[in-house]
Amino acid sequence: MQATIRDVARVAGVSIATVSRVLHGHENVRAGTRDRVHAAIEELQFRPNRLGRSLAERRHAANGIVFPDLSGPYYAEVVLGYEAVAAELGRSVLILSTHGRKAAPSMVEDMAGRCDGLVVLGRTVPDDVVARLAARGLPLVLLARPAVGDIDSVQAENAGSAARLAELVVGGGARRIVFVGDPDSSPDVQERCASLTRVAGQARDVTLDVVPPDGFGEADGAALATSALAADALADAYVCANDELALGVLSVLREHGVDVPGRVQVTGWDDVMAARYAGLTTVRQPMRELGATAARLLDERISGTRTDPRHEVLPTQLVVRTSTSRKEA
Amino acid sequence: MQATIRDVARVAGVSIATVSRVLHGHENVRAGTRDRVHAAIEELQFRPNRLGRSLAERRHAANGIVFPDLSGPYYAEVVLGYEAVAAELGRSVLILSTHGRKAAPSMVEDMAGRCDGLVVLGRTVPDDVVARLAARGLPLVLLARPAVGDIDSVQAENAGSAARLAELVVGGGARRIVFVGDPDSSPDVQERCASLTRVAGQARDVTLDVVPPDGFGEADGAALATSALAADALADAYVCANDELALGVLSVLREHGVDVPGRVQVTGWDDVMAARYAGLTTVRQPMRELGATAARLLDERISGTRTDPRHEVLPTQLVVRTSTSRKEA
DNA sequence: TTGAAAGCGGTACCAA
DNA sequence: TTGGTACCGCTTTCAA
Repeated sequence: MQATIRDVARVAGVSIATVSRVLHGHENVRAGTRDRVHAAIEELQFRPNRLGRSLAERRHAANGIVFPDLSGPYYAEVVLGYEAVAAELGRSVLILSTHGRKAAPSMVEDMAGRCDGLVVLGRTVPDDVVARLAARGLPLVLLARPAVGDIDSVQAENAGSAARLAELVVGGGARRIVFVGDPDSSPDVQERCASLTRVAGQARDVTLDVVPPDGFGEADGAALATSALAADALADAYVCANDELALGVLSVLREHGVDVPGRVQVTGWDDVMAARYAGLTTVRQPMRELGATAARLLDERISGTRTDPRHEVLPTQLVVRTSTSRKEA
Repeated sequence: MQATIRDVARVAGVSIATVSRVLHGHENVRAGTRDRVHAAIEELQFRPNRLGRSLAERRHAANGIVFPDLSGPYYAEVVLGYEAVAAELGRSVLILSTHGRKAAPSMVEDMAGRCDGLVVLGRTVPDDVVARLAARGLPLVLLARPAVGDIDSVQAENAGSAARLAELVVGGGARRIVFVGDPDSSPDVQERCASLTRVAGQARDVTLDVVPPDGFGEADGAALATSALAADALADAYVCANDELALGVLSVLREHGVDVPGRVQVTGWDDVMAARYAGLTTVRQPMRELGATAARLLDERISGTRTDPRHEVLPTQLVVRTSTSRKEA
């Protein structure tokens, strides 16, 4: 069995209070006593039990991050940035993926009970759950989710890049544009769609249809393109909510010999690795930095370094490749 | 402040023992009493404190997974498979990325103190650390790391696919082969390299050089290809330790107008999404399933359902695309 | 400089 | 069917 602080105390011939002091490098311990304690710790291979410590200290030295899902490069990069900073700050990281489960709120509450603070992504849990956690005094950071009250938030810029994307395809000659994505799926998608709608509405002769795919993967984009082809109802441009969808669309069009970008233009969002190889025009967002920033904001709240709310918006960048036409001068 | 079990007991006019019984749906509680307790719980918004509970139960209902690093699609998929199963089993998930830090052993030990069991990937921590954890009685599963004693392990098949890869490029006409990867970086890479060496050694007139890149990313593969080009010392085939390296090599070769696969063949490993768009021949390994399997094995150990060691080897699959020549009949 | 002891928030055994 | 209480392993205050 694992040795406890009492075992150490007994072996060293001191009280557990003294052992605790030595453990924390407290001043007022005579050198000789300290040495005896250290020897006992060494001998027993003692490591303080985290539960006992956390219970007494009333802190976990851990924080969590809640995802809607973990598939795809986007989330992977976000965790990466998050974990790196959290580890640097000496905090353990818990992850939870809700998958739209009904039990999500309860899973999040359970996780909250293991952490000193939480990062919540997009539409993982209803607002009232977030509000309840916040009310309980738990430090929170919303990631890729619009600010709620004075809870910290981090998001990537959406509207501006979406607008530039719209101008790009319209400039490339597109009249009938389809937005491939479900605005209800996430605040990010909603913002992109809204911005697109706005720009399209201002342009002459341009129509925009919003077509929600079944999911967010390549297969879903491919299915959508396949049925458009079958119905002989190809749009001039497919502006997709993420790169996977766009890659699916692109693959099907190319397989069927459709001229891209001559006849149809395609764009994605995220700039995942495959986008570069597929020549996909897209919007790069600083995924790793999103996670890292969230981790930092959260830490400031947990440590109490900062009390005023912060709402960070990280810049995104249009990456033009061969799946869209450049307007010629 | 958060209500405790004692608050509930007071409000319901019962003892904390009774509250605990109600909490666990114990039989021997009169219906009326149970209702009063439930009412109190509701009124106080009581949720049992995880620390108190874990301390008393001497279990965490959580388990961890240790990565060398979290970048790239491989690890992302592994966590995904792991988290999904763990969540299904009602356990929280802690992740830790060691990044080759010197403090890794201590970070892992800290994590071990928060979990009922741990999955350890590849070469994240030295064998003696693993041995110590195992000796302490902590359930462990080694992932992509050769079996150590009777600790459970999960890995993907390496040698067979590596051999088929070697035969493929040799069949395609390659004589001078370069393995791009550092065998010391991970057991997986080591196995692949060893198998390749064996096959190459058996073929007539075939030489194999092992060239360790600086890292594991596209940039590292690109750098390697660039210097080979500059030295006018292109091999006939670059068999790379992972897809990112291969994609880097491939990009540089294509940019410089080198005929692939005519003059040079290139292969990767993992079959990440970008590989398909780049036409990269590679080996697909069931990344998600690796994580899922590890989670299941670990759970069996934690719950004590199984006590005999298991060593799973999941099958891999050669995926031939256009970066290698097919031997013509 | 050191120790005794009261928590931290639960679980579960033993009596009543 | 219920309550009292001894832990679980540590931190920290108060006295000595």
